[in-house]
Amino acid sequence: MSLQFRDTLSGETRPFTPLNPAQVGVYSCGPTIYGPAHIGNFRSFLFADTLVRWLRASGRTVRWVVNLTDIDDKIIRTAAAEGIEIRALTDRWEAVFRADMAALRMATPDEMPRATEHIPEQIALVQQLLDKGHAYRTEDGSIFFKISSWPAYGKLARLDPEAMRVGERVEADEYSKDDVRDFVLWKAAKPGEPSWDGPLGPGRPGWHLECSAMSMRYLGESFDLHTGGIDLVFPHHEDEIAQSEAATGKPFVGTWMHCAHLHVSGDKMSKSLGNISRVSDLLAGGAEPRALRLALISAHYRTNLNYNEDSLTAAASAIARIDAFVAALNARSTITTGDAEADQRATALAEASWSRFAAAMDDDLAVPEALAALFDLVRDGNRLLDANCSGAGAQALIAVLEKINAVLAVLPDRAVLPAGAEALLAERIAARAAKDWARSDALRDELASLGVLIDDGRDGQRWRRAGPQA
RNA sequence: GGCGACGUACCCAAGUGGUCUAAGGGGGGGGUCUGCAAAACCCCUAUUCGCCGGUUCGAAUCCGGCCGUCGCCUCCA
Repeated sequence: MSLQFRDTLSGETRPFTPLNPAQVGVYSCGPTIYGPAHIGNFRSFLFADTLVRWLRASGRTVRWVVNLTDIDDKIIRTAAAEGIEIRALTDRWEAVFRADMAALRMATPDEMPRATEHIPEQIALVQQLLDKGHAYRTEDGSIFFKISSWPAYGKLARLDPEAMRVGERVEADEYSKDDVRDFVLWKAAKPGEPSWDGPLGPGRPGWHLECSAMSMRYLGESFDLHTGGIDLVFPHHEDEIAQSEAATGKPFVGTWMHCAHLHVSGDKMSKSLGNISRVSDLLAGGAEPRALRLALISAHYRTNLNYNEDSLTAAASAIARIDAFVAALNARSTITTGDAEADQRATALAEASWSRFAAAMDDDLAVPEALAALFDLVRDGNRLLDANCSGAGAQALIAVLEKINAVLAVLPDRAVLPAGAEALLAERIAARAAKDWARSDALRDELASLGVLIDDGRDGQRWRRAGPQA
């Protein structure tokens, strides 16, 4: 099967054909950096990460852009409430976001543009829309997109523009406009708010504008893939399409991919329910980052994911299973003798596992099936270790695990022993050779207190790290 | 009210017309191996897929109704 994705706009799952095979462009709507990201946010960012990793693992060159929204009402309010400069606030939360990303093993995006650093691009886009009659200026100097000038408006969200006249919640918007459906491109400057001068007059960009301007800046006026949470379909992405295509006259995005929400014990995560789990808090509380990553990618991206207090421990157990397997393979990998048939089967298992994994990922990123392939590989590989495969067989399995890990990023890092552990391990080997079981057991306990777990097996003593790894 | 998604074992979660007496992970029970422990392996833990009808030779998968949960309808990953 060739690579295929579900596209929100067409509603179809269809083969993926890059506009430019030399470079696939991916734009992911990133965070508003005024506070800590929660696990729901990261579910969608990890979905984008998985997408990019798979595109690369399957041989494509990718340029990945994740924006940082560093100017909006919430940021202005938060900075004012804390009595600090906006830049100080957004710098602080950008750093936290980057730390969370790294901890969860997200690939580093090629670009992480900030809205406030791309004001000229945004102004130019608004200028184009004004020139083409798709935007208008109101009395206070704000500029709105004229939805009546864009018949395709509503096609992404499948909303009827006419129906949107009803149930209007205009009062929340402090800016006057001709039509309640119109959305703001440029907000006229207000006292106490940051603003930028230029041909549009003093003001600041509306929320949707940055994504159009920055995606086109880094990926071109038309690009391949645009991702985000399902809640961004409307109005954010609908508005992006309208303002981008109205300005350029070209198709904006080839494939729109949206990630379903994460629920906590069946409820939406919300402040009122007090069930918000923040990534930094979980990590600070000792959560194994790989377990959190696994928990957040384990459901298919288009279905709701139920997260509860057991999710993390369940994922941590699954991670421990992988770790034990890797430790056993590493121990076996230096053994030169073994059962030749088991080695042949190891080679076959490695090939079959990769085929199954790749087919799953090609099918609209079927991560659950890909994980099933991984865990079946773990079980069957353990059988082959029991069947006495040699180091060659173990190495074949290690090689395929590394290929899979380039996509899922759940394998242990090359483990580093804590200070003093090396000597204890050596001493324990000697104690066991002398059948001094009491000493051997005491050393095992001592190593455990250092976070080093010991497994005794046919290949001798092997160790792995317990708990979160820095 | 409009549009849309979903309801699979104790928990998480695939499967969307026959290979399903339903994948994978976690948890639980039993066993093998082992100085012990751990790890690993083996067996068991949904003859059933919210409920009721219908279509079909055949349905968890299609259709209709009902019940329940959730999302969007200009804050939102």
